[in-house]
Amino acid sequence: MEAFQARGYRSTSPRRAIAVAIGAEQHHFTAEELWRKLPRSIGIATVYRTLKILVDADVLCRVLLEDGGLRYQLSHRGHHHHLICTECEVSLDLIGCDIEDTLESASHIHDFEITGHWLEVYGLCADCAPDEQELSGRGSTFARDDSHDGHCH
Amino acid sequence: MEAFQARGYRSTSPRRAIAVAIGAEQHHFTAEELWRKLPRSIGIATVYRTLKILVDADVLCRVLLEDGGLRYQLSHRGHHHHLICTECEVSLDLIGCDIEDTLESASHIHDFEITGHWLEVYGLCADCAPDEQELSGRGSTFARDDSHDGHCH
DNA sequence: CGCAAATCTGATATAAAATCTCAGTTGAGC
DNA sequence: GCTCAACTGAGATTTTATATCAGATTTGCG
Repeated sequence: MEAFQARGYRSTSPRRAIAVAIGAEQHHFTAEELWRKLPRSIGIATVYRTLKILVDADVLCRVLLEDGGLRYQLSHRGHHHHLICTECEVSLDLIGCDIEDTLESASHIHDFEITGHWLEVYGLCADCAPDEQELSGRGSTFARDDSHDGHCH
Repeated sequence: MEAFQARGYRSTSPRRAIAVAIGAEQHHFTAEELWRKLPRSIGIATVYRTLKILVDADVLCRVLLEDGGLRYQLSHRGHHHHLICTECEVSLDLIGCDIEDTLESASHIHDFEITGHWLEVYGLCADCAPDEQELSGRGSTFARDDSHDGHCH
């Protein structure tokens, strides 16, 4: 988790502690949650500063919850989007989605040159959806972002 | 603009003033910008309360700028998305986009039941894009959200 | 019209999230 | 070890939005 040097940043004690703490996170987390798990000698300003660096470095990505809350989680390399369960808040990487192509062609109609976009998808994951057939235990095709134990509160 | 009654809300003087002020807006606007154009007797809390009602009533929609700023603008009825120019901040309704279908099919892979999503697209509108051929004055196919004068700063 | 009850409002306090400031500390290279 | 720029923590500050609550306004109903 020390891709700091590659970008000219120093390897400091607070940054190492933050990197370790992020590695220990199972879910997405807020800056404050992370801060609470760190030695109290580390200031929250440093947490925010470090998170920003890691997002720019594509090590972390931001997740915007439906209520507007901003979370961070380890990024699975490259541009992608999230399926966020509104029940258990688990976040899956959306795969097999060619949003970019769809947007590109639609934007031509408007004579618009796309430079970026922000997409979050909300709903219910298989574990939280009203029981249908997923109890039959068919193999999971999930690309889960975390090691959630499959139980939603 | 008095769809208040239809939802059981009273027709009050502040709400009427806010509705008129919104009608006079050419672009998307922040709650505070709107407040500044209202009689100073109206409190900003009322502006926020009224905007929330109008968003729920689908009269207004929220626009999230790339810098995180939240704006409001008259909604063109029904679910849609915005193409937001990062230069002039003009906002176009995105038409001819079947994002929903794309998302729906992709989500099946993940056994995920979609209940909602949030999408904003950023880029450059025809007026702000590095000049190419749009100066030849070909007819505009824009579905513009406002009466922007076509000049970007 | 005029009353009563519930809604609505404005001022202000408060909350939440993130950034800014700045003096003091630390790390990297020599 | 030394030096200096980068980094840090504490706390103040900003921004944005909501909560509180006493008093004002609306509406429905006679």
